[in-house]
Amino acid sequence: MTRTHEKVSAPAGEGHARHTRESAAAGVEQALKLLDGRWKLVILFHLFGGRVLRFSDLERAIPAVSQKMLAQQLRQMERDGIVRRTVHQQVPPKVEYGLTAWGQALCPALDALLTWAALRDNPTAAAAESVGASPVRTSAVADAEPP
Amino acid sequence: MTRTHEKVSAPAGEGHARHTRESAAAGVEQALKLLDGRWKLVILFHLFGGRVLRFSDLERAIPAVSQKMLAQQLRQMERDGIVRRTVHQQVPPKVEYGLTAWGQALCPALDALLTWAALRDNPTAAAAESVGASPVRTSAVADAEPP
DNA sequence: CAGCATCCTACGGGATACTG
DNA sequence: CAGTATCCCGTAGGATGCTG
Repeated sequence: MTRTHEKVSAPAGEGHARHTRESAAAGVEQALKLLDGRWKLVILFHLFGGRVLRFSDLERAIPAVSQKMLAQQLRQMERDGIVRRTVHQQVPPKVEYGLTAWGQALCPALDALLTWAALRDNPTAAAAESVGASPVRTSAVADAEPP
Repeated sequence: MTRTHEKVSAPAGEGHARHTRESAAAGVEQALKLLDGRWKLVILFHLFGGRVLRFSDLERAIPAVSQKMLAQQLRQMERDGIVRRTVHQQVPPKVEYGLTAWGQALCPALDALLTWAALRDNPTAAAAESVGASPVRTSAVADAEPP
């Protein structure tokens, strides 16, 4: 990823199930490209669970990010259909960000990655390998900080 | 990702289950960093399924990659414990690459990403959301090109 | 408040050439 | 065969400043 490169030119003929090694790699690359960006994941995890935050909330939640970057990455995710942007026509301006259903659906996939990472030292391999064996709770994030 | 940056400084105190929004994001970032690199995924998918290939095999399988890049990315994945490198002491040199168990374990996770990507237009949402509901076959790649 | 616009830099990675 | 070494460029993304 990293590069805009592409050139992958996927066959784009399959429904979704059958992949050659190349098309599978290309597919995953495509998917990862949507998540590429220094802040996308942090934003994502702050929005998981149906949370809706204003721009300034996100700024506060992620102090290290610059306005430019925050805006940019939010815009990209909006274009990609991951984030829903709601503008409340009023002064002072108020813009809220939340996840689309598809965006929410990312959670289990990221969960799988987390699980995989945890597997490195944790040789619960055999059992844990079937990612969604135990009910995938679409959470991955413990609800710390109760309101 | 993209950048070497880091600065995430994960708490590194949890077993593997409980995450704050930040630590979860950091965890996924860590995981994705291991996959970052223009050729890692293609290599990975060529090695999935217990396949063992020589350097030249990979060169042939991935014509677009340069020797430098192929070597570099293989080295990185080796350092990360994803790929196993076997040197056969002989002339001419012969080096084989295969996945470690942990490397293999990446398959379901990538599968989850593929599934998610497929979900974009395919609103089989409700059912498909539980990633591993149907038996995860640790394949993701249809065995095309029979020997 | 929620942003664009601009400038600048560091790093990923391509091309090419050389070796044990 | 299986790499290393060198050079060079494009782009992500940080800093900073201006607006509806």
